[in-house]
Amino acid sequence: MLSSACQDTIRAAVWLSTKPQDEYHHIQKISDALDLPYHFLAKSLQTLVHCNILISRRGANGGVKLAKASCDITLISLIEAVDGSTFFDACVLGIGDCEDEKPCALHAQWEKWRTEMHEMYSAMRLDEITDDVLLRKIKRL
Amino acid sequence: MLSSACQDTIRAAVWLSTKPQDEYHHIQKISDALDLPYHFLAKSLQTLVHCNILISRRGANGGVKLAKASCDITLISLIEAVDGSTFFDACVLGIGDCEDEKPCALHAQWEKWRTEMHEMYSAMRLDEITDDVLLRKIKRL
DNA sequence: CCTATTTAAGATTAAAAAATCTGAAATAAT
DNA sequence: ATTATTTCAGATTTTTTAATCTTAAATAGG
Repeated sequence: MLSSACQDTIRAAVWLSTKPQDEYHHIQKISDALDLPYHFLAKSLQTLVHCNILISRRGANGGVKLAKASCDITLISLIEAVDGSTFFDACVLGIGDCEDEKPCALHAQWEKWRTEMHEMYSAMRLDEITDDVLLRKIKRL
Repeated sequence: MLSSACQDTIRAAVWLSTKPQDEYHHIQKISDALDLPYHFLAKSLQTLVHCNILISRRGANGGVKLAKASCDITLISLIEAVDGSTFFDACVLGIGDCEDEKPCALHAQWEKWRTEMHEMYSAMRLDEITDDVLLRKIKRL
């Protein structure tokens, strides 16, 4: 469903959103906190830097931070940055050019879910997740 | 979302459900019709034989056929046979022991979808897909 | 009984995804 | 300036998944 790189990225973004926005944080610190492989996470986070979701700074006291307030970062922007939007286009039966005009047998059913998921991911913002985490004392970023 | 083996299997099952139930069909014929790799498909179909969804016969005039009427075969049985039920258990953020007591940040949202999908897959039967295919002249099995 | 045919099963290879490594470039602090 | 730190970028390795190959076993038909 989501690639492991994408899962890592989301967890890292949620973690960052629980910190003051203007602080830089070492990727090493994030990977330690979330128990994720450093180099693999670093690469995914670079992608977010390129998409202007994160800002990075090299060198001593460098690190990464959110480029905007967490209420302005949608989940869909993270997912599409890392995994692309193939899931939201791709046929559930793997048929290359399955489309509305030439649908596969499951096309209609899936179209509905895909739209729902896309809407939900688009509506979901980092700050909501953070609030949820703080309120319900969820420790699993 | 679904492995390619699972996609192949579903397509093959739908194809078989458009044929008389008592006829054996060569796996080669199915893989030709659906343009799928023969050996890869054969292996997935073997899994269905073990799960009593298909019956196979070796030798001349052998092949595979549905073990029961297509109205008695649910989509979920195909999916779980080939891919297992990990998708319906696994955490969307990939956290090993994410559960109701120790949920991840997206747990609640996902629980809803997972349940919906599971219900939909459980409710969806091969004959419905076939009818859909015949009615709407969908040529993409 | 013999042969052509076809699935069964496991081994092998290829491709894709995930994870790691290495060296370079940038930055802050001394 | 020099040094320690830390991201950047691309190469490499490992693991997983997908695809193929090979041999055996079973079956129908002559």
